[in-house]
Amino acid sequence: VAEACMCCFWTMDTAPVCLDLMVGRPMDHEPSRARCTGTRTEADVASSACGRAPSMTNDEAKILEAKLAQVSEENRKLTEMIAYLYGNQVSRQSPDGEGQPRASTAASPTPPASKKRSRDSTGEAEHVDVDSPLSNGTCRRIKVKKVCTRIDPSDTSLVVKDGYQWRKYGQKVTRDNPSPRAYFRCAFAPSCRVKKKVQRSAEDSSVVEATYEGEHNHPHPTRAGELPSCATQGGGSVPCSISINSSGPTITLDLTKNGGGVQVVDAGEAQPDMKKVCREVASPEFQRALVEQMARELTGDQKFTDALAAAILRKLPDY
DNA sequence: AATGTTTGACCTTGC
DNA sequence: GGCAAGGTCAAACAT
Repeated sequence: VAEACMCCFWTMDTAPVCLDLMVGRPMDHEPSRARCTGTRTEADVASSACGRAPSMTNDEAKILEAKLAQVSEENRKLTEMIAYLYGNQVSRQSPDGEGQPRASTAASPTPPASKKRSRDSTGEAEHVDVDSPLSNGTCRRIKVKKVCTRIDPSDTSLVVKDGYQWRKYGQKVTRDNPSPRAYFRCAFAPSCRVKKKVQRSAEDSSVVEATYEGEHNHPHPTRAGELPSCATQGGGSVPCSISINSSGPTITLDLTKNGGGVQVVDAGEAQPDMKKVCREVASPEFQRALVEQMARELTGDQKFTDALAAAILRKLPDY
């Protein structure tokens, strides 16, 4: 089973990768055997084993079954560990304000009624389409996010500022919209395969729709480079930011930051007591307590420490 | 010279 | 196979 499939796992650039971990079997067994069909089941493996040993006794079959169960369990644990690591990476590296838990990983291929929320006083609106799997049911999956931004109608540049560096590689006039659609690639990292399409809304020319395909495999350029004032001043800083909206303050833990820091993004519309909360939250005492609490939570999670140890070991040369 | 943009041609995909 | 539309390439051009 282990030899068959630790596959159907996604790399950062969304291409499927076959991870043949070869758990529970000697390295020199049938190296040329076909692998990674994507649909291979335990029954397939069992039947192929039967094919090789037609005269198998009941005892042998039971032993094989027990081994199968054991290896299945090992596979399950490994899969969980990889998924856990991958999930953390994805949530840290999502573009521009992502990182919240996904609402659903089994979204319909046809975009459902997207969420729409007011973002700030500029009239910006955001549509989020979560996980658009391919219709063929293969293991390839590309995250698609749509962002609508209100801009000056006289501005024809089709530039949506999101903090990332983009390189334009094409422009096309589409059938259903008189305004051209611009195609951008992420220019920050050559290996980053995120793409962005920008086009004015057909209904409202003052609105541009930016569609992001894929996820960045690098930190946010502005966030990675920034050193918040409280971090540079030597105070006990926390890798998180606080944003406030009508529904209350949101504390975002950003593990991609070097040092990080607490920033009150917008307290203009906050209630007076909310401002007080913000001051308390931004205080060194609170930050220290927050760090300690986070450390306790993380180190107390056996899954996390196991995954972290495995990740560190993988980074060691010649491991 | 290096880097980014423009734009016509070409490729891919679905019908 | 033909067609249409979207997506990408790459030479020319601009900065």
